[in-house]
Formats: sequence, structure tokens, C-alpha cells
Amino acid sequence: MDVGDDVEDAIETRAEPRRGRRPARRRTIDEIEEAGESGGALDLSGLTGVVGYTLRRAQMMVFEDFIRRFAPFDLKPAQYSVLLVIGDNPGRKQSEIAAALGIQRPNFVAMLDELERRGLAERTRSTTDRRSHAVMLTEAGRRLLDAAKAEQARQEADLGAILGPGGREALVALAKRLTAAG
Amino acid sequence: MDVGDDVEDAIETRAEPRRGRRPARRRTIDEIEEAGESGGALDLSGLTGVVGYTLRRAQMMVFEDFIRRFAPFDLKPAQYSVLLVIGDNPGRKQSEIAAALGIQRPNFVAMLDELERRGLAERTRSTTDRRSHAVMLTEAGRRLLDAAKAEQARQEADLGAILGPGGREALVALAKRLTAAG
DNA sequence: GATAATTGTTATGACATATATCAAATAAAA
DNA sequence: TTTTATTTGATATATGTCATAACAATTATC
Repeated sequence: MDVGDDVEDAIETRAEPRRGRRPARRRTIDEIEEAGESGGALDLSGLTGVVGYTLRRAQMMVFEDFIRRFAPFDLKPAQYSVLLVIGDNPGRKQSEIAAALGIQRPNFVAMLDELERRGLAERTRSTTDRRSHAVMLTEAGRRLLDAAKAEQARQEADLGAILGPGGREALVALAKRLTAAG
Repeated sequence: MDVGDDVEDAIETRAEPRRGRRPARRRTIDEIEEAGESGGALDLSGLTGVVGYTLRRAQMMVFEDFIRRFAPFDLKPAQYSVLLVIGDNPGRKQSEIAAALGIQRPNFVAMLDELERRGLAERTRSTTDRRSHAVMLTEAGRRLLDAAKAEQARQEADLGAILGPGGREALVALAKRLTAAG
């Protein structure tokens, strides 16, 4: 049930920079040229049915659309998600917000720095545990988040139109299944 | 299982969380502390129905699984897709392969360098247009790709089991709709 | 033949993300 | 209590992805 010796060989080959030549017949340049049916579109059929590939492309499209829409707010998806989670969980620790979003603590520091610099979020030293920072939105942060939520609802509606009746809900449900199975 | 019914409504509702907010008295630290109901799980309800967020998490899960599975091949998703497209389009130009995969030409150079260093792919100067490089797989590249394809089929089957009957096909179709609409 | 466009390449910067380490604070163990 | 270990936020750092500008060689266009 293991991978197979051919593959092992190929992997081994990688270590050696190709010194010893194999008896493999070398194709002529003409044959190579001929192989590429010049001009036509490439054959991508091997990828079009793959979950990972199609998911990635779709996610990139949605994020690009998001970034376009949220340019007036100067919010990227990650920043929006941070504001949203802080707004729904005011006073929680920095590390809790970060962990909930799958963001490493070190990387979350700069994100919060930026949001704080823009006057959208605040850190407050906890009285009960002076190591931790309680995080919450400022008034400006709340206002921006509310406006962003409205725009986000608009995107969701537009995506729903693209996906057809029930399509958006189905897509979300299927994606969640994958995430839950991880 | 919650299929995300009435997500539109939920999003609308969340867009206006608290209608008549008071003129914003500054909260005390104690109130902030109290606000974070310490210990409990965070409220992520604002994100769970969002297409972009759920798509991203699902895509990351699938890619992580891919990387785990393909560790014996030492192939990341992008490398696999390159091998696959080269294998189905031998002799095509470097720039064509890159463009088909949405990879910038400059970034594709290092990728091909690596595949060539490992003896999986080859560049050959075209005779008709000596600017371009015709790209194709080596024998070792073909063997590795075939083994990788088998593993990929296994992943697809496993994802299909997670997604239920018809779920995988539905997810791919919906994702493709989004990509096409971009 | 002069000019423009294409191809692969290099260099570079922006950005996201992972790990190791640290000081301060707290928790746990002795 | 004293000592040790853990947690929290932070810094530094390495890596990886991705985009743009610029260049030489080649080809296309005028």
C-alpha cells in the first residue's frame, strides 16, 4: 500500500543533479515542437474537477472582490474578520481573538497595532491578569464595522445571485463540512 | 445538519446589531472585564455564514491535507498543478503554462528551475522561436506525476466521502461558478 | 532598417505566515 | 514562602507567496 518504487526512484533522482544519463531516448526538438499544438488553448481538464484547485480559485476570486469592495474602508478580509470577532467578543484576550481566527500570536501583534493606530480597536490591561490585554472596539471601530457589515451583506447577496437559488447556502454548508473534518 | 438557512436574514440582522445606541459612555475596566465572559468559547457566528471565510478555511484544510499526503513526493499543490499541466500540454511555452495556472512569469522561473533541478521537467529552446522554451516532463517526472495522480484521486475520494453523495460535485460546480463570474 | 512587442530572466518589494526567544506576570510545585 | 513552570504579549527572524520594473535576446511590425 505504499507509494511505489518508481516514485522513490524519482525522489532519489532529485538528490543527484542528473549526472548519470539514462538510456532514455531523447526526443528531437521537432517532436517536442509538434507536441505543443501551438496556438490553441491549453488542456486544463486534469485540474477542473479537483476540489482543492477549484476551491482555491474561487476563494481568490471572492477575496479579490472583497478587497475591491472594501477599498473605501481600507479593510482587507483578515482585518474585517478581526474587527468582527472583537465586536462580537469585546474584552477578550488578544490571544483568544487570534486563536479563534487561526492567527499566530506574533502575527496578531502587528495587526492589532495597525487597528489601534487607526483608532478602530483598543488594548486595555486586564486588572485581574496583568499579562493579558483586553481588546475591544472604539466607537469609530464600531461605526466602521457596522458600515463594513452592510457592504459584506451586499457581497453575500451578489454571490448568492451568482450561485443561484440555494447555491450560496449549499456552498457554505459544504465548505463547513470540509473544515469540520480537518 | 444546519444547512445555513436564513443566512441572509441573519446577516441583515447582524448588520444592525444594536439600534439605538446610547451616546457612548466610556466603559470602565471592570465592565470590560465583565464583557469577556471569561473561559467560554468565542462567538464566531458573524463569520460562520460568510462565503469568503468558509471558503478560505475549507481551502486551507484541503491544502494542508494535500501537503500531508504528498509529503512522500515532496510536492506542494502548486508544483503538482504545474506537473499536471505540463504533462497534459507537453512542448508548450513556459509563459503559456504559467498563464494557464495564473502564475506570473517571473515567479514561474524559480518553480521550473526547481522541477528541472529535481529532474522532473525540462526546458528546450524552440527552433521556430528561439526566445521561448518548450517545456515537458522527463521520464522521472512522468512517473512521479502518475503516482501523484493516484494519490490525488484518493484524496478526491476521501473528500467525496466527507461531502456526502453528490456533495463533491456540487462543491466543484459552485466553486467554478464563482471563478467564472470573476 | 528602425521601432515595437514578446520571452525568459533577474532583482526587488510587499505581504502573509511560522518559529524561537524574551520579559513580565501568574500559576503550580517544592 | 521560595522555586519552578506556564502564560501573555512582544520582538526578531526566516520562509514563502505574489506582484512589478527592468533587461537582453529574439521576433514581429512598420
